[in-house]
Amino acid sequence: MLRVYNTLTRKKENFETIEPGLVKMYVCGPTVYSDAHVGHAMSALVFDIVRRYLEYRGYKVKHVMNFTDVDDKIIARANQMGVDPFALANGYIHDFEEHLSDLNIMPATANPQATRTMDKIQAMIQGLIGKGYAYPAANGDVYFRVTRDDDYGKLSARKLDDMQAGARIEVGELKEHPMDFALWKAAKPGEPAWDSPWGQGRPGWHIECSAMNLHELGEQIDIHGGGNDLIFPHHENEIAQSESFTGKPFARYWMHNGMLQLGGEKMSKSLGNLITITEFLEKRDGDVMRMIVLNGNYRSPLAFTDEALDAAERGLERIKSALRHSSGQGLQPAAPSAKNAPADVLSALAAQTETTQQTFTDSMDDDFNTSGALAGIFDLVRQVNTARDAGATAGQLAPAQATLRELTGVLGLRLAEKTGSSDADKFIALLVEVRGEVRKQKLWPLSDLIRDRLKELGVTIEDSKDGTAWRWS
RNA sequence: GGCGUCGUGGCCAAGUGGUAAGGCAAGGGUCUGCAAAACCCUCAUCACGGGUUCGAAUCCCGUCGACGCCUCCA
Repeated sequence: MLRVYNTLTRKKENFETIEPGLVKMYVCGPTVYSDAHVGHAMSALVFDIVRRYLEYRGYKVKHVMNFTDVDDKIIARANQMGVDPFALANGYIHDFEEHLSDLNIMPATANPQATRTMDKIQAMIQGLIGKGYAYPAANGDVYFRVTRDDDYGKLSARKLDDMQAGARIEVGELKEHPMDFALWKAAKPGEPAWDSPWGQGRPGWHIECSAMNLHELGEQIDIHGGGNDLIFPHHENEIAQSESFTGKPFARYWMHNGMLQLGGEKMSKSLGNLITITEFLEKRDGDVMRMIVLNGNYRSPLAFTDEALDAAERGLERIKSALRHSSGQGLQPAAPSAKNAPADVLSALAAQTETTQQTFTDSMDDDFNTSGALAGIFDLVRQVNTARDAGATAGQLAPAQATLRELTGVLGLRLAEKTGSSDADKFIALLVEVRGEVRKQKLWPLSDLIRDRLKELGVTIEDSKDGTAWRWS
């Protein structure tokens, strides 16, 4: 039984979908006004892993991730750069989609944008006004009336009274209550604007997600996700809007990922302590980013340090070591020495394969416990390597390796071996062959020179009893 | 100040009542001409102080500390 931690109840709950076999999942995407950073990547990775596991468990997943493509910051940035705000936003959307692909994140089934959902947004605002949950202000803004919503604050576990006490919000005559928030913002001169019953303007931030949910997934959804910095006010307001509009419970499970920490603080655009995804991928493989996420708990803060990244990288190497054998990609085989492994080694391998499979499912079923799942995977890695060392043939290793491939695949790891050009491969093979002859003559300084120089060129050589294997590294 | 999450070995991190998974690093060993890789061995009593219990990292209370939200934010 899959169990999921629900922010709304602060408990792990049994996972039951509204429609059998189908999961409707909405994840808040970025506001596209600047380069995305690795914190955005973390969020996307977390929910990619959730999705992959749900699909592995046999669910069909409708996965929607939006782009907020009109808001104050986009407009400000575009004005500052002297470009069209829509062009700016679309450029960043394009970049983001490329990043997702680089990180092996599956494309969502739909990527709605605020600017393309305008009629739905307006219809929803109209509906809310009609039901008394919202009111137009004198200046053309439309606000949500929080006092009308009995359980406002339930997601973030705070009460209206408490918030008011600490609020530093100008009360302004426009709002009835300081916590009332904008559904529609009247346009100022020079701002992009749409016609509406309340005059020229654009949607507030929260309403777009409610409208997109309704349009893409319906009145009720299974999973609503995003970073935990969105719990308040964004998701709180979404619930308020959606439930006031439909009169039905909105999302069954609210899932929130923890924040990436850089230097002990949350990585964010406003603090400026960020590493962009582009910068990251210049130095490390996308698998490394995924691995560091998998190693931790998705709900906890994640310390983003070079040390942790190095550890993730080494761990990946270890998993790859178990996947290699005579036919591995990029690995030139040593002569297979397989003489059949002892029976007890093979039965241990078969047993571990089954255990790992079980551990994987048990762990992932427990609120996507990826580090527990990884532990099981590493146990199998060890057993595969042990069996190989004991002389197992490729055929004997194959089932265990297939399981490794499958499970790491569910986690979204690519585990690709590096490759060079096939032209280069031929010359390297020749060089390795020559070095083999040199070694037969025990000309160690020369053979070591070849090994060292190849290493510098990104080719790793490993000698064994059966010959020499090499691969790009 | 209010609300929330959390505090496990050098680092990252599982584990929510029965005597601490896994990864990285480190030390020792096997293999190797040497190396690399792999494999084997070693390495914690769970922030602190009380309490409940036959028994607690795991439940309760308190203290200290960290982080997040309360304003845009994945």
